[in-house]
Amino acid sequence: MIFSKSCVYGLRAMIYLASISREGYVSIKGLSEKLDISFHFLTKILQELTGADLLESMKGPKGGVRLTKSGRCITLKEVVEAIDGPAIFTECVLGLPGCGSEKPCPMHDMWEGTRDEINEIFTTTSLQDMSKEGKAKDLRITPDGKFVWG
Amino acid sequence: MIFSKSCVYGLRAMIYLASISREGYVSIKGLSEKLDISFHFLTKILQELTGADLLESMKGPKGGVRLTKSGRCITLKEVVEAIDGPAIFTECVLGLPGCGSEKPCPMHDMWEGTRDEINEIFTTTSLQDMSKEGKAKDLRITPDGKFVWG
DNA sequence: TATATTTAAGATAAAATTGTCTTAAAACTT
DNA sequence: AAGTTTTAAGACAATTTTATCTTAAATATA
Repeated sequence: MIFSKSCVYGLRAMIYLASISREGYVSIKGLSEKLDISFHFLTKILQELTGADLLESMKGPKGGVRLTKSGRCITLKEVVEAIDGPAIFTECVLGLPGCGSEKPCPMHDMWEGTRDEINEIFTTTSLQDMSKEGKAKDLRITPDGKFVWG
Repeated sequence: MIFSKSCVYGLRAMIYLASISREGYVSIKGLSEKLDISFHFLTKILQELTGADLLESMKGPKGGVRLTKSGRCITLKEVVEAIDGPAIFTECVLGLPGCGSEKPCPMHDMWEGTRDEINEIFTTTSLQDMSKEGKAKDLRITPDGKFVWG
């Protein structure tokens, strides 16, 4: 798995949030049911995203979470970095500490181009891009179901 | 981390093995010391690679492991697949079961190209390519040290 | 044949990740 | 103000990954 499960759950939730109106808050309970993710686990993940200032939250009835910015302005990279950290965009395959152009490992050059491409694509793709994609093609964002919104 | 620690250890060991003569067996003890990997843990990983027919092993004095084929003929993909499985070369980012062109997720199209490129590069790069790279540039394969061989 | 060496295999332990549960704090509703 | 709803936070448990330890089996060597 390229990303941790937490990260995947976070991405699914964020893409969903980008697919609906940003007016008002969305309850995590409802989110967890729609996306079929454990409520408490999802809560923790979304707390990380709140801490990273990608979500804002509100307690109490009518409370929940919502994107801080338009989904158009939030990149996939921001979400991944907030949960899994920047390693996937920066590190070499052999995981040697400080591997870089100054002190490369044998696989450095071979991997560099692909890694840069991953970085590029996650930097230039927004949550809105993904939600539009899902909506337009009616793709699924849940294990069994379809892409869900509204 | 794009690959598991086991997989990274396996890659380091295989690249090292490809960098030395295939005459005779290399003891896992020696390998573990050179590469700075726990002996027992490395043993288990190499057993997987033996099971996958990428290594052959011999017990007793003068025993150890060696590549079954020339490092020129073993691809990085074979090593990764033997340890981490094929997911990285086939699966989509959102980890939805059975995601593919028939039943895609919103991130499917966006990721497909990069995933194919990863598959391509790991399929066409051999252990020998990496060992040559390391030898030629005197690159490191151990956390602190240099590329080690002989 | 006896002994030493080395991988194989499986039990056990430690650490990290994933998942659950409980309580507290905040905000809305009446 | 009281009660309800919801996120926040942290304790706890289960699972997976990583790492260690012990014993068995195979092989070479003397």
